[in-house]
Amino acid sequence: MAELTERGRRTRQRIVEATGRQILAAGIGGTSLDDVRAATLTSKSQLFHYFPGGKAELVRAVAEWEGGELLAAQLPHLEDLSTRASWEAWRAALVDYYIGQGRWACPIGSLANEAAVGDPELAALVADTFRQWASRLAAGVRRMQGVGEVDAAADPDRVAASILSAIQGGLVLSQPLHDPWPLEAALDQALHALDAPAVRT
Amino acid sequence: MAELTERGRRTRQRIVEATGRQILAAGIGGTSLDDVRAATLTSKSQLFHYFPGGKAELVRAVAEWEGGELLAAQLPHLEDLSTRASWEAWRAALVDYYIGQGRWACPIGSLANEAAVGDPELAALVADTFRQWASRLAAGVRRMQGVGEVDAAADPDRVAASILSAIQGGLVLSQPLHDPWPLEAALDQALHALDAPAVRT
DNA sequence: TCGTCATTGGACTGCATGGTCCAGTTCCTA
DNA sequence: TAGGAACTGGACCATGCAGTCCAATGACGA
Repeated sequence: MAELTERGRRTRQRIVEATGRQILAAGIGGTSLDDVRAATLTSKSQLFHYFPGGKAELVRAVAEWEGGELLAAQLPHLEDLSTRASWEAWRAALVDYYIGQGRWACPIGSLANEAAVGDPELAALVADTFRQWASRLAAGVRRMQGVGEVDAAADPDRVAASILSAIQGGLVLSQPLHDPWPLEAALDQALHALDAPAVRT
Repeated sequence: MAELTERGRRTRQRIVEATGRQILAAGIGGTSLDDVRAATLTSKSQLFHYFPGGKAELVRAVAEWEGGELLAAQLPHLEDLSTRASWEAWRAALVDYYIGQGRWACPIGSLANEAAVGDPELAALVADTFRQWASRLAAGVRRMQGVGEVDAAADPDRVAASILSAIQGGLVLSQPLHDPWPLEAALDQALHALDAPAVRT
């Protein structure tokens, strides 16, 4: 695709964002290039001009973009998470991203589900976003342990994975009901791991 | 489709099970009727003979069948869950169903994700399986509360939803890694809700 | 002003797929 | 044992979709 001018970059970005919206609403299979063409007022040739690899490359670009957006939506809290208040602020930002902004599904989680099989490159991108996300959460848990707020015996990586799972699983349940309560219940329960400075049984 | 003879029932069942396997491995979009035809050594006309509604009806039949199988795989523990040991046995059966038998994804969860949009009837079937499942878990939590094993102040429905979320979310993370640890970590963390007879903060 | 390269438009192709149709076979039953 | 209904085989059709091609247009530097 050689060089991109300013106009080119904007067109490309417009395609990526519209495709992301369509995928979130209808899945990869439910997103045809003609849909994208219509939504972006572009032409077939432009799609292949900016994404010579075709639909697969376009979807990968969407995965990268959405991954960045997802993590960005959790800032600045995601980089802090050193106090219970910071965790609560993070939680609020996350729920707003999913529910408040009407997504009702995780752009990355749905990609993980639909395309983990069939496109290893895409799976790697998705896995990488999960990895970055989990490492931030684990770092937050360690900060909580550092100040004695959380049991030092807890494994931060396991706690981070369980919180991430609560988010993804909560969305699976919330989506068909179109009700945020399963997501919030799962998230709250998972965050209780931060409320146990002492050990048990 | 009028009456079904024994042979007819078996052919129909063979189609449902093969379709289920294919959907689990490749998703609905990745499952063509020709795939099913080849895998079952049947013909196009048989598919439409047993499922006049076409692919959509076939997928719905798969959802019903898989829902039943999923709950059945958790028996008899799912109907007990009155002791910590019973919960552990249930957990083991569940992990075996997903990992031990090589599924690496939830048949119902993946349907929920891919088709919740676009087929309200299918979404209703999926939601119903989740409802049945959650109600069994909640009943187990209540039994634990009844014998004083679990804090009576906990909301059994919220605990059940969080456990279900841990399963679904854990699978989302485990699937691309092809490693059961996120599922197990999420499940264990969620089950810790059963280990707190006393209240917190 | 000219040339070149990024950009855009849209017709066209080939193929996979869901779905239809009808003829042939098997099986139950009266 | 005959008739009808359930069952099976596979050719065929229509369509939607990813991907190709080429010509036209716009922008920017020399």
